[in-house]
Amino acid sequence: MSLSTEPTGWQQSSETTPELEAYTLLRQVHSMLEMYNRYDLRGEDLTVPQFMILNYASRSGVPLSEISARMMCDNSNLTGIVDRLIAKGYVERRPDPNDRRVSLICLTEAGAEKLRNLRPRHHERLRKRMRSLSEHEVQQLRELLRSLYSGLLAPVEDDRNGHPADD
Amino acid sequence: MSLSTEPTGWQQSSETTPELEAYTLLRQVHSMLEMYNRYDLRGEDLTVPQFMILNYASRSGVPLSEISARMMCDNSNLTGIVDRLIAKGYVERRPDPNDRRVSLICLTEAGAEKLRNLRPRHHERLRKRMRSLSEHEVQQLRELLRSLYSGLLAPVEDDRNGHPADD
DNA sequence: TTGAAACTGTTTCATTTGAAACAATATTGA
DNA sequence: TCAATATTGTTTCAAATGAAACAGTTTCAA
Repeated sequence: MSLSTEPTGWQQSSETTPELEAYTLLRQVHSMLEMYNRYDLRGEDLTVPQFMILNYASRSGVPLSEISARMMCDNSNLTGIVDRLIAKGYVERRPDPNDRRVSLICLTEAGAEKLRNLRPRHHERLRKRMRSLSEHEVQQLRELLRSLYSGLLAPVEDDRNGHPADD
Repeated sequence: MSLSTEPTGWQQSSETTPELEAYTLLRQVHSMLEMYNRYDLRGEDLTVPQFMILNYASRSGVPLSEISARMMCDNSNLTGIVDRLIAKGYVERRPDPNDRRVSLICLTEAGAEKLRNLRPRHHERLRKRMRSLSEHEVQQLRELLRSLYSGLLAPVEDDRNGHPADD
């Protein structure tokens, strides 16, 4: 999709709530930032999820399921992405000597170097893109999201079946 | 992925900024709410993107590209999803008499009924899930996101190549 | 010790997504 | 008018995602 700064043609629906508006905006901001990240990584031989795995891996190795927990996705999602990172030479799989079920995701020297080069620029670009918020507003946003996130982790009372089963 | 309320094993990286923390939390909240939505729609014969299209369609018909603009995705993404909604009988394609390029996405009576039944429950669940924020905090969050979103729509000055080309 | 249960990662399958190329149609400016 | 340009939606391909089933391994309680 091409990014346009033109005013859009459609207007807000009348039947809405502050919660829905906040959620809609959250999705829009998420979508925009994702788009920017994709664009940045375009010339770097990396996709967004590939870069994310690189960020969570380490030279000494991190279990795949620790990475999937931090990325809030299923193990099965990562198998293929790791395969592609291996093909590109940025990570490798090593068996965990202490637990034969575990496979450790290790940054190669090339991967570590890529990350050293990319991460600071990545953070700086994010900082610049959020400049429409003041320092104080960024902290306010962070605290609101932190509080919302904690609330989401706890089951909703007064509403059985209000959340996925914890299997 | 199964949703767990257990404390996670990993800890915050030391090298971080308020902006990065806010963005990470935004991704986490987005991921949680997406997970809840998926779970809710599970028994409703719908996926999240299918439900989203249903919400943007109407009895009188909406051009596909208007829907893709609101969903911030490419037209090509919607072709397949609309096909599946047609197969389920919730939507149909009709040619626009005024512009033969356009195909209007129209809710069928079944689709409209589904929506009448689902939408209020959907909004109510969202409201409950955000109860960890006070009414005032929800509005605060909404305004911060609104402001951030506006800033993201405008190109970043002092940083050419700081945003995808507007082709 | 051993058998049931839990955990880890892979495989498989269907769906979604991103991007490019394309055909059909519309718009515009010379 | 008419040729260049833009828009709309589809097709195609690669990548990512969600969910279920699975094999190998570990844990734990009887």
